[in-house]
Amino acid sequence: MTVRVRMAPSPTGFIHIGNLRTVIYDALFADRHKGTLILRIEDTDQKRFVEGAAEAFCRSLKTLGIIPDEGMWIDDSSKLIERGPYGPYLQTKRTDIHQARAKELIEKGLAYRCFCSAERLEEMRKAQHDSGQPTRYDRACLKLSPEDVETRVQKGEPHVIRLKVPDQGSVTFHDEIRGDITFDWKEIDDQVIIKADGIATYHLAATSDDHDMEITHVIRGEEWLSSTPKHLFIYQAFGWEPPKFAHVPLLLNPDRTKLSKRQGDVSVESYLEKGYLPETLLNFVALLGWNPTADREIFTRAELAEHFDLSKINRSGAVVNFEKLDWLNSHYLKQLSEEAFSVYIHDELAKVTQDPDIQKRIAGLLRDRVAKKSDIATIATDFIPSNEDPQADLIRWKEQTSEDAITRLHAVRELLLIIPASDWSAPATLETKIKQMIAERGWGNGEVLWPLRVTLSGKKQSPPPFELLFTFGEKASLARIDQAIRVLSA
RNA sequence: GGCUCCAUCGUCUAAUGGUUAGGACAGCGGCUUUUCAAGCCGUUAACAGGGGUUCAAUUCCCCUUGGAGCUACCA
Repeated sequence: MTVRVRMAPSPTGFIHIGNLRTVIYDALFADRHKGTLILRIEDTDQKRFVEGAAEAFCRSLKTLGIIPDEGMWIDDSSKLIERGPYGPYLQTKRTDIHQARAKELIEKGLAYRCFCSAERLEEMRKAQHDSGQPTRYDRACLKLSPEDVETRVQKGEPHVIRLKVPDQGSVTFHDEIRGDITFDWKEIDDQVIIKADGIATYHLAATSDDHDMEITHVIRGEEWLSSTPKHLFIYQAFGWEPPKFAHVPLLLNPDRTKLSKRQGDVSVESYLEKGYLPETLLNFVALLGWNPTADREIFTRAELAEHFDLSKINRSGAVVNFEKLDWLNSHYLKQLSEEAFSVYIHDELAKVTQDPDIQKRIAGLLRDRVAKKSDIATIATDFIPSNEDPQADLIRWKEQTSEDAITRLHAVRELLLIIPASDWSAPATLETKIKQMIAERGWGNGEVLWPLRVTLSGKKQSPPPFELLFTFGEKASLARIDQAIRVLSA
């Protein structure tokens, strides 16, 4: 049997990072079993529909390298298209099918029309809640005579269609992650499957489409676990073979509540904007709740796919460890080619300096210091000479006198004036020359390098002096040294 | 409240009916070094509690506690 899995986002806004994880698991599962990855857009909620959300979803998937084999996708101009023999893949375009299915259920006596108003339902639930009862539809409309129902439908009276679930017995189903799970039917509400606007709800639409699209494995968030009996009921009602289910746990805030916007970013787009690389996100999110081998953290997509196993997914929710995300990203940043890295830092670096020459020199030094885009400007500033005078008491190393510091700086100054321009081409050559001079004079490194570094940076903590000389260039470096000597002489 | 799911270091996780309970991030310490960063080395830290089953339980079962999800004409 060929594996067919679907990603089924609803176009209601950004992609939640938890949603991304399900999508990654879909993709890894398809990879692993050489199956088909399908993208179906579940747009049945017209009220929450956000224009452009489906397109944005596709674009983000594309940058993450998750490309469906079938279903909805975008063309080069970011317009929605669809491919594949099981269409339409835009759910509302399947409304006719859903409605026919609902009618079939009514005919089978497994669903019924309900004319209750929102107000009545609300009152009913409030009464049930107040008396400590579970809130469930009281089946008032089930008592309506067929004739009565018929005339009200003829009159065009707004109504919904509800599932008529059994009121006794129980269902047991197997979850690929959690094992067997049992629910009593009496706990299951008569779910609305067709809304008053004629559009199916998730429960009918997803099950019907999953069947029509021959989906073999439904991988979805844990929030769907308790509605699975309703879905099973629908499969059973039509005599369909249900797919296998895998309910993946939720992602959590540091306080262990469901990951929410309030406590940090949850949208994939915002992580991408912050400069987390696609490979970082893929690697990191895949490992939230699952690990192919315990002693490794870095995996390529292919390696993840090779080991992917639904039954090995953890059953408990996972708190997102943002420090680890940063660590992973700095790892992947170090893997980037020089060209790719300079593209990565370009916009942020431009905020600090426009000079392409200086940009180029700083670029190489940023590698070890950057974990994400927001780090770039702050760190790059260290490599740009400041106009402020360095503080004399900061320049002097330990018990050093101003005179001694001046002598050391003068020596560096003289050296910088006589070395060939080629020595300025890398921090390393500057280091060699300066250390050589220090040795010749019989000085210690600290007594020269500390004053030199503070002179250049003006700070107690900064990058090494050689890197600063290198990025500042001869003119600015000498100017800083002169400035420091002035301050020390005062 | 009801139903369902879940429970190993602070966090992500591994393993196991008998182990010094392993790895990673963070933390701490050291090396390197003129400081910071990076790198390298080392280190602190966990089986939620109580009952069983068993020669033996972190592992299997039950209960408690705690957490989460669902309880919509949202997905």
